[in-house]
Amino acid sequence: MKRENISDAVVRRLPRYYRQLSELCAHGAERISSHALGREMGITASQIRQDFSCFGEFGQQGYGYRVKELCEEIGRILGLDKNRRLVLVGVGHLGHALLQNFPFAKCGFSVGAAFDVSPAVVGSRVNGVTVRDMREIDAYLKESPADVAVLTVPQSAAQGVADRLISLGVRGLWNFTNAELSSPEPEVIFEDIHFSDSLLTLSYRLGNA
Amino acid sequence: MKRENISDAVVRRLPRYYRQLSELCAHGAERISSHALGREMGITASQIRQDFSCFGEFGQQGYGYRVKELCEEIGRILGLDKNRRLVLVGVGHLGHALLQNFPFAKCGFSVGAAFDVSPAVVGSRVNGVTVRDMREIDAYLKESPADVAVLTVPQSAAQGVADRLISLGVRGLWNFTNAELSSPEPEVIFEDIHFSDSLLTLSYRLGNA
DNA sequence: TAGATTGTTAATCGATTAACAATC
DNA sequence: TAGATTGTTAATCGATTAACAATC
Repeated sequence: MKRENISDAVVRRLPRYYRQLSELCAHGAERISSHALGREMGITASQIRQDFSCFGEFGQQGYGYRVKELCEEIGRILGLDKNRRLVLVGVGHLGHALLQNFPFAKCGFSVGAAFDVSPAVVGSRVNGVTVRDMREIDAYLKESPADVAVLTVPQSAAQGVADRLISLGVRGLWNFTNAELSSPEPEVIFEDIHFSDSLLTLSYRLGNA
Repeated sequence: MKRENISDAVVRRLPRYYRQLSELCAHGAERISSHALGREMGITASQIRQDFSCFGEFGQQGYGYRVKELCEEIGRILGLDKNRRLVLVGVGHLGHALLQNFPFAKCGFSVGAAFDVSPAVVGSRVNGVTVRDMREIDAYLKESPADVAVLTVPQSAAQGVADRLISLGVRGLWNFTNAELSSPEPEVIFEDIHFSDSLLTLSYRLGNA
């Protein structure tokens, strides 16, 4: 395993590879060549071989890649087998939607609990997850630490809640607020989903029509 | 205006610039140097000057950039002043959350209507937007064309709905499903928000702890 | 064996950073 | 004027693509 040299550009492509290979697998494909995969994904065969070569040798010359094996390996690299623990903070419309729809388990996460400040939702259960009072979060996380927190709070509360979560041992923040978060702790990882940024780039690319 | 040479990498940064400059503006800042902005955003001053220089001359030597003017110009480049029309298709939890929370107007879009197949939601109003029956979408879009559609349908329906929307004149698809969409029409623009991909990269970066 | 396809090295391309003359 | 800071050119860095020997 020479995972050290997986660049950010490659890491961003891994989930797409995983997705495509899973589908091929589900359709019963046993092998695939870099050319065929490239055609399906709109990527050059060269790039695919370059990408895959940076974590071992899954191809066979003259044959291609064994789909199942490669798919599973990429899953392992992404940490799907780690079964990490996660909490969701902020059960508004978006938090609620994620609890209801999002396949956390398929991504290797189990949702321990959700938290909110509003008495209107505290105490309810959403898709099997109990919504707890935000005041209980310290006690809860000391008892059952979580690797990652989903941040679906109002933007104005985001940094404060993030700081608190980090002080309680959370190392990864999946940030859905439009805030630009940061932490003095260098090992904390922020992954942002900035809806507005995304829509604005779409707006730009629509051009001046 | 030499907007031709704005590369994709720069375009992806524009919304962040816009966000940061808006905040500076709100705090009453009149000018900012590339160094100061770079420090705030974790970007080199060189890159900022390089980026800004590709759309005109907003800086003044020895002084810096006029915040308000620059902010407004970036807003125009992103098309915030275009007031484009948009429809949302699929009023499940996520679609509902977007209708409720997302500041479409601030991004330069006005939401014409929402569509769903479920009688349970058809006819309701969400945050001022009427939810119509999916069967009415052809007639509706012929009457009131939309530039962009938000795709918050189940993954299995995504490509079919996308094709239909494109045939009705939609040119931009803001895709929240985990599907990889495509269209034979080359001018159609897809902007994906792939939640799973995002969480998986976070998972990867958490490392092997 | 002949054909296909990998893994890897080298070449190209593009994006980021550094440097600096121009000038406010 | 002296100091600050831009816009732009040149240098560096990294990522993508092309080429090809190795080999199944």
